[in-house]
Amino acid sequence: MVHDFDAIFAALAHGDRRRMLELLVQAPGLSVKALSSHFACSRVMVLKHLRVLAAAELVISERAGRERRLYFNPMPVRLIYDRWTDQYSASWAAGPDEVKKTRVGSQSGDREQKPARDGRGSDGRADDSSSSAS
Amino acid sequence: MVHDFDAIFAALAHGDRRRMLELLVQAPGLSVKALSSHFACSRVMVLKHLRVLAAAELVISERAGRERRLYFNPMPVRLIYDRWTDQYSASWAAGPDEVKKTRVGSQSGDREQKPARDGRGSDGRADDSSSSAS
DNA sequence: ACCATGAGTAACCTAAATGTTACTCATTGA
DNA sequence: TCAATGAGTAACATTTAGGTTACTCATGGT
Repeated sequence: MVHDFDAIFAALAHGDRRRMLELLVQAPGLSVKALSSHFACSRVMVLKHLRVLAAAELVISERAGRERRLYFNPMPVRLIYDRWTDQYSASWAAGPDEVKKTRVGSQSGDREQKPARDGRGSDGRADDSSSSAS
Repeated sequence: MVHDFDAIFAALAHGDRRRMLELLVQAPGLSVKALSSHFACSRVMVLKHLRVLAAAELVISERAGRERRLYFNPMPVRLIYDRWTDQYSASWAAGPDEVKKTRVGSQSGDREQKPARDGRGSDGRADDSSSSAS
């Protein structure tokens, strides 16, 4: 079983699809109809989202009569998790400023978390989304 | 600092953007030009990607003369990592079949990882991407 | 046997994302 | 001082994603 990171990350990029995974963790074996009842979009759109999730192997299903039972497959998420453990655990052990290894003289009040302002003083770029999602 | 999961996952959905983050882990402080040299797309497209990454707070930058120095900010990734640790570590402790808690009599040879075939026998849906990416 | 139901696809439309070229401005180096 | 360089934006075009309605087919229940 080989996982496609492009497919996995693309599948996770939409809030409704992440929500679907959460629902399938809470209630394994949901039908398409039962899953659709949690979303405002059409049943056909839920089917489209499921197709994206299935392509990433995040959801597997089995037919039970006219219904299809849906299950969350954690393996792709685990794959990313393991990779992130390898890649980033060193920087996570350090503090946030560690990201700027060569930075000298960081001053209080610096807006380091925002993209650098350009010389023109224009500041209205890379909008600062502050609401937490999923 | 509040992170937006929609923005973070959307930023990670494109292979080039994930590649940019990897490059910035390997070489903190890269300029836009240096970063652009690793990609086939135009410098302006790299700037657009950086704008998406900055909006998700995955990249922070500081001006150094006419150049902009770019740094990877691991906090948003850590946020997802921590959430996944909470949400999925129980199912990861179990085996893959644990995802089908109510499933009985799983037969060898079953294509369980594929989306269920419909009654028509059509099998050409939810294409089976087998190449590993990122 | 027949109606209801669950599921899947086709066709269509809109919005968002991806990508390019041309131009402008600030900084650096000679 | 001036040319070269790094960076950012505007405008445009194409592709992809998100979403709906209508229709079809298999299965379940009466």
